[in-house]
Amino acid sequence: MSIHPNITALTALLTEKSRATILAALMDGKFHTASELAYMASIKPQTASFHLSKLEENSLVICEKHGRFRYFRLANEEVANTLEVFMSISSPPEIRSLKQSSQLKRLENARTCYDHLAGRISVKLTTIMLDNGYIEKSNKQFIVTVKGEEFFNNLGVDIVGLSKKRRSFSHACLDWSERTHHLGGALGNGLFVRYIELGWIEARANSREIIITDKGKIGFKEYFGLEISI
Amino acid sequence: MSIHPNITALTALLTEKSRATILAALMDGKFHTASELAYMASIKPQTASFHLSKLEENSLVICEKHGRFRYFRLANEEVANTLEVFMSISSPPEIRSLKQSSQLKRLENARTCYDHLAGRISVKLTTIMLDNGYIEKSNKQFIVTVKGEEFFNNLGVDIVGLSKKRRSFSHACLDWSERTHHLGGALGNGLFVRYIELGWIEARANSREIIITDKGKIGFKEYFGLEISI
DNA sequence: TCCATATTTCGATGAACATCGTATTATCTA
DNA sequence: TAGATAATACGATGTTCATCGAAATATGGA
Repeated sequence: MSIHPNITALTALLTEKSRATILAALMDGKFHTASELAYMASIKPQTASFHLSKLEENSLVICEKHGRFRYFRLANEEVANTLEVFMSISSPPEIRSLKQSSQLKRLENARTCYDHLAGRISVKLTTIMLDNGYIEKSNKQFIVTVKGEEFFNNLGVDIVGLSKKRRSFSHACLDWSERTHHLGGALGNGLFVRYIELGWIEARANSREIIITDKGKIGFKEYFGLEISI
Repeated sequence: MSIHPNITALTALLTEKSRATILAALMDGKFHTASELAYMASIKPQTASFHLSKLEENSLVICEKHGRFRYFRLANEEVANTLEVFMSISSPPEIRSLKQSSQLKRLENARTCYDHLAGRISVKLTTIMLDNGYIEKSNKQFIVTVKGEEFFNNLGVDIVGLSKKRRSFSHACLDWSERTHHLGGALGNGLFVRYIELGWIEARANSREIIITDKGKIGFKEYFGLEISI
């Protein structure tokens, strides 16, 4: 058993500082233009273009052309998950400032993972949904039970609509700060979008950090029975 | 959240083909001489020496000197676990030959992870031990219950002796083919050694593959209630 | 003491590759 | 149609780094 060529190809791409910065920027799951990414990585547009074409060749990102602009995004959830692994493999903390430390704590608590919720709260919510019998774990997927259908509809999440999407409906996504699974896939995204609609959570502009609003504290308590202390 | 410098340092080390080969060779948890590793990686001793000193600097391997020889080993279980991640991140299968395919299956079924058992059988055994109340999961550790103490003693594993070792007693080790935890640490190793003593499993010379003997099939059935089909 | 073996040190070489300047293509706007 | 902006293409440059030859160091055995 050796390290798979595909993986070394991936790590080679990741090891380069500029590319790592670009990929980290794309971890929000949104589209970004080439220039924007060049600016973020502090390199000239040509260089960014060079890197982006490499990333595209290796199916790490996809590109959509709109007029003069090229919008880049992570290719899929699988890529985001893999990057999440690399970003969070446990390593000596090496916290410099208090600010950094508290930001890390907030990220561990609640953050986005591609297009759904991750971190402690996401793992807790997933556990609650399992315990209450709304979902069941089957291999690497979660299955929505009859009881669950009622719960999600009550919450305002359109299960039927979501299940029609081509992407995996509700796969178990490994959470790297918590080292267990949380809910990903279309259902994970559906819930995430709904939490925002309900004003339970708020996303920060240039960060993967998620803030739980006062409204959210009440909502999560009412619907999930989850007490949020901080 | 960006990719941690420590991680890029690690991936940089891993990306290089010769070093990856050396590390893969060391995944058996045993000591190997510098020349031996040079030969395995098809490079001259000087080059291997160069790589090994880099790996040592980065605390991935440790070195013990005996006479003219320098014996290298992975620094610790943590390193082995991290490597295990890289080796098994799911990637397009790309199986070339039947031989390769069946070897992969055997590895998924039973292999060593550093110095304990991993793969499907290890996960199954861990689940059984949990279900029977021999161990309990607490965070990233497994705790041996009173019932468990009796079970392990009955099996011939010296719990008291093992718990005196300085290494972590029984941590939950992420299994990358199964995507769940199995039992690692001193207890994981203790069981592994005991299975070999009992003749239940056999390790192959230059592979991480583990073979379950006929004696083992009977033993695992008797003590764990585990049916091994193949 | 002398030679063989294991390993490291040093220096040279060559290949891989990120970066950017210049130029080109594509698209939008006035 | 002309100028501005977004992005890519190409070529030159410089740096990093794996590799190996040559030589040095350390140890074991005869």
